[in-house]
Amino acid sequence: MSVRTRFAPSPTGYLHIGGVRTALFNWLYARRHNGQFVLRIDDTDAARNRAEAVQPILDGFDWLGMDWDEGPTKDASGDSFGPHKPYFQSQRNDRYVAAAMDLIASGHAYPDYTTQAEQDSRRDIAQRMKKAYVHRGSNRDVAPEENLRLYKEKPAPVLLKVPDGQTVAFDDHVRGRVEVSTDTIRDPAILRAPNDKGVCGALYAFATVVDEIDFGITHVIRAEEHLSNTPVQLLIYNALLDQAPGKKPPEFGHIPLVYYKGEKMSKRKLPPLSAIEINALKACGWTDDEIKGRDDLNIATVAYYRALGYLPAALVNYLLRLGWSLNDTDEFIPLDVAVKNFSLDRVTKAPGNFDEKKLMWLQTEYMKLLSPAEKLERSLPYLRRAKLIGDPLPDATRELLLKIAEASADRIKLLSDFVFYAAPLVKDAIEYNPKAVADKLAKPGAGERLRAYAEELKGVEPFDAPTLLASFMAFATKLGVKPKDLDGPVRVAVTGETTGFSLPETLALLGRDKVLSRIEGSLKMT
RNA sequence: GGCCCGUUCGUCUAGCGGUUCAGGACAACAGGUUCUCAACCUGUAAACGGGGGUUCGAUUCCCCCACGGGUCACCA
Repeated sequence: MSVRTRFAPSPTGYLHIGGVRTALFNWLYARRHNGQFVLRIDDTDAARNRAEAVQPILDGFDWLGMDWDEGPTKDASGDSFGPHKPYFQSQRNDRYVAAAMDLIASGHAYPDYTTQAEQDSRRDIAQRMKKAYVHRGSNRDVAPEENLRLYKEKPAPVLLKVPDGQTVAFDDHVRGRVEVSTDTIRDPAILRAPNDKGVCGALYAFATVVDEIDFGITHVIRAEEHLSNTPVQLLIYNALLDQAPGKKPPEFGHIPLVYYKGEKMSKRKLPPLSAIEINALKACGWTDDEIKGRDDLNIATVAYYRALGYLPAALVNYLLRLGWSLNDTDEFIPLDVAVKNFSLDRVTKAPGNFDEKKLMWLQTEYMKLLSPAEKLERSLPYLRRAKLIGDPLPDATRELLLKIAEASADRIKLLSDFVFYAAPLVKDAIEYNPKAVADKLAKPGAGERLRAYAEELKGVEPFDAPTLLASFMAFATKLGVKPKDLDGPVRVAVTGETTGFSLPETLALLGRDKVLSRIEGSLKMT
């Protein structure tokens, strides 16, 4: 039988990094075994706008290159594709209700008429006796036909009848054997009491199990928080599969949670956007309002990495290594290697802390693999948004940008960095960074040096990088200053910043006229 | 509180009873290189939660404790 895995996000409006890792493990496992990866939308309590909440999730997967074989269509219209469609739980409730009715009929489930007050008092008593309250509902021992009749007459929450005195056991692919006594498991609700429209909605645990069976899922790989739910679900599987000889529950693999600084990655604890990040976004054309209006721009979401120009391959590699290892040395693991080697038994058991520094290191490693032309191609959307270029890109501009990409080399770590290096050369009027001006221009002697160097530049021939470098070094020696003390003022004068790629390259790309006029213009700031 | 899961350098991890005074990577630190900044090169420091067993021998197996986490809904 072919391997079928699944990822089932609930529509929250953004794609969480932890979810991506879970999905990635599912995706890799399916691809590794030539199976299928199914996407399902868990929206059983769907109140919010579905398209709006689903779209960012599908976009995220699309961007990451994690394709799904069955599931919602990419346009998030609510349509699905695949042999078991629809793949939205909100569209499958009739199926869940029917399955629950079958369970009542076969004596595996029953309606519970226990009042809330009664349950509360039982819980109190149990608590006073320092024992866990394990709920068993009112009609547990009533005959199936009678329960069915009563339920039709007076619908109520439907509970699964958990067998007494048994042990539920399963072999988890990452945790090994897990055993739990059924005496510690309450009879779980599988169907809600009717709502104001008379609909009895399925509860998560039940809907999942019904779907897993209907969709033919063979391996459920999910976060560790579901480990405790698994015995309950296994009981539901057993009840549902009782009448289906030959069918068996899927296998499970519970992967550890992703932490940040020792705690769960909850929105509350995440760092706000740094000044550097905000500046980068603004340089790329974002307005303050746009940035403030996006509460999904933080290190826990895919949108954040996309906005700043991380490469999907780097994010995927990082997430893969957080909780999984190939061997004792490899950190850089391209997707094709991962697909060939992924296995659940090399998944770690302990939670892992998200480390943005290590992700950044991988990002630079993946960036180094890109040729200048590829870097340019991928940075185009960022340059456009920054209004540095228009849509039909003139050949001359493209050529200049390509040279900038070459000169910038490994300095471009994020695609959005391209904007920083290109701006001074592409824009007609440059912006002077106040701090750069204060540090390099508004210093004694800077003005004289600039004036003298401008004179020197007039005679440099040809005006190209090698010649400029030779002349620059010779001139610094002649002035009796360290090269960096000449580099500083000149660089700020012509780019507005203290950092950038090689100064001779910068001057050459700018051309003598612009260089001289910018130096001239900067003298008033010295 | 009941049940379940986990615990190796600051962080991610390797280790599946001896060949390990515990290996790699990121970060840190110190040097080198360089026209700024990156990149690059070299080096340094840094860990088996505690206690009992089992064994000739435990980071590795078992038990207890401590700590951390998950879960106990008509949420997903």
